[in-house]
Amino acid sequence: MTATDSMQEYLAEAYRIAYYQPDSPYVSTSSLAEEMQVSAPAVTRMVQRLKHAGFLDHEPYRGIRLTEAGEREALANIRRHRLVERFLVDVMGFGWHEVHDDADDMGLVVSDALVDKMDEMSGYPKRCPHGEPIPTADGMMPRVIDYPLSEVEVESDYVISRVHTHDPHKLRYFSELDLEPGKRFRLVMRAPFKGPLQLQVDGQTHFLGHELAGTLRVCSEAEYLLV
Amino acid sequence: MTATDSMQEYLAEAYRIAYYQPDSPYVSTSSLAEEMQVSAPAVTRMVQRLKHAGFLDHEPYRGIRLTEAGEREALANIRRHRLVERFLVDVMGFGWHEVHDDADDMGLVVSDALVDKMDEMSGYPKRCPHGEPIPTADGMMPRVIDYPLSEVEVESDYVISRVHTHDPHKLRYFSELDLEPGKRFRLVMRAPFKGPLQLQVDGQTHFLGHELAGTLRVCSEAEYLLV
DNA sequence: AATCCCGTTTAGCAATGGCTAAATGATAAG
DNA sequence: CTTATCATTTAGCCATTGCTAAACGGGATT
Repeated sequence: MTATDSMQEYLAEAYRIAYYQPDSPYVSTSSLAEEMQVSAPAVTRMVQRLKHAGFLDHEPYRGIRLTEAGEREALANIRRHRLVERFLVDVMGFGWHEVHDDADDMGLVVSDALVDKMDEMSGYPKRCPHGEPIPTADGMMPRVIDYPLSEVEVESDYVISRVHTHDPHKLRYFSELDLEPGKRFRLVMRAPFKGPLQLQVDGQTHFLGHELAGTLRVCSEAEYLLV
Repeated sequence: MTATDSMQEYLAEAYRIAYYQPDSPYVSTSSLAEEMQVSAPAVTRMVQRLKHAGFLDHEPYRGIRLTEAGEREALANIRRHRLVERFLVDVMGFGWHEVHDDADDMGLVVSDALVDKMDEMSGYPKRCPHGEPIPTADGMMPRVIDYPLSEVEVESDYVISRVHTHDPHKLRYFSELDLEPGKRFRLVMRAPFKGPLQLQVDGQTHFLGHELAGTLRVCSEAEYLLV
């Protein structure tokens, strides 16, 4: 059975959600509904179709888990999406805050040959502009190692690993501060009670609010290079 | 009213058909059905929807004619499609026989910003790889001047203007013979009774069958440069 | 002028993928 | 242990876009 565009999007989103909660393999239908901006019943019915097509297992009222076939579809889609993003940013010169919608749409239509070419022209990148790992052509997803900025020790040096938002304004602000994946910085201080964080980037001091900082995941330089 | 993807494809195809028959502004539903590989009733109903939305006029049993709004939609889609083709060939290095499907799909999804960037990176081309003119950003379609190779005088020099096929095998063969839009050649001879044509290209002699030659449209170098 | 043929249109069906409203299940609170 | 709450699922609706079969119209043939 071949997955429709919609099916691919559901599968890819389910994979992304599961990737961000490594503890539990089950993904709730409501989290899918929220991420996909779609009603809960729409998710339930699509889940049933996907189950029928063999892309996932569904424990009613519990959640879903992708099958091997489902992961394959998801990873193929995620790879296309992230390579398109990389291409739009690196080769075509767009800012990372501008490319999400185009990458979303193009990820559903570009052929394998086109994706391979984009991969080549982007220099075979390991991560998308947001720092998320790019699945390999044979369907392996690297497991990144990183931590929420809100939980790591202060007075230490880190590297930005992933920026977990698609909000163009936040992304634009991050690039103004030069806070992009791979960037080294020092966490100087974190104020209590959801207070601001103080960062040192290239000798510049920046303050980030608690919420904004929550979208950043960081790691050591060595961990970053494992990709 | 906004046109769906499907609507845009119908409108664009109707425009292309009308462009190739400059004598009559009416496009038959059957020609649309054939070009779009779709049943006749599917066309009739879509035509009704498009008429209702104000994109075309429909004389039942006669044919259709795009309104101004319909032409706008069609030209926007055609521009996207042809610029994507140009980009895939010129910037990404694909052969013109490989890009049709990707360009078709991408033409429906790429944003204005992305198309503009592709336009820039391709050097603001005037024609797509098949020689078809690219509508301007403000919706003007250049009218090319050219003639079927089967009707022009022999023992004269011409330039390839347009290659009217999407068949990858024919396109590949043409590029092997170096017969691409803009190429100069001499029509040496044309045998009667749908016989073969003899061409001189860069000092090389080539013979083309009647049917294959029928997909070529040619003009003088001066006419070609008018675009 | 009557008829036939072919292109066109109408009628009715199916799949996809949204939605809201109502029913139901699991779990937490009293 | 019962009940209240909230997530989830079921039921039923709609639009889009394809299809086939059948009706229909207009121009060419007899």
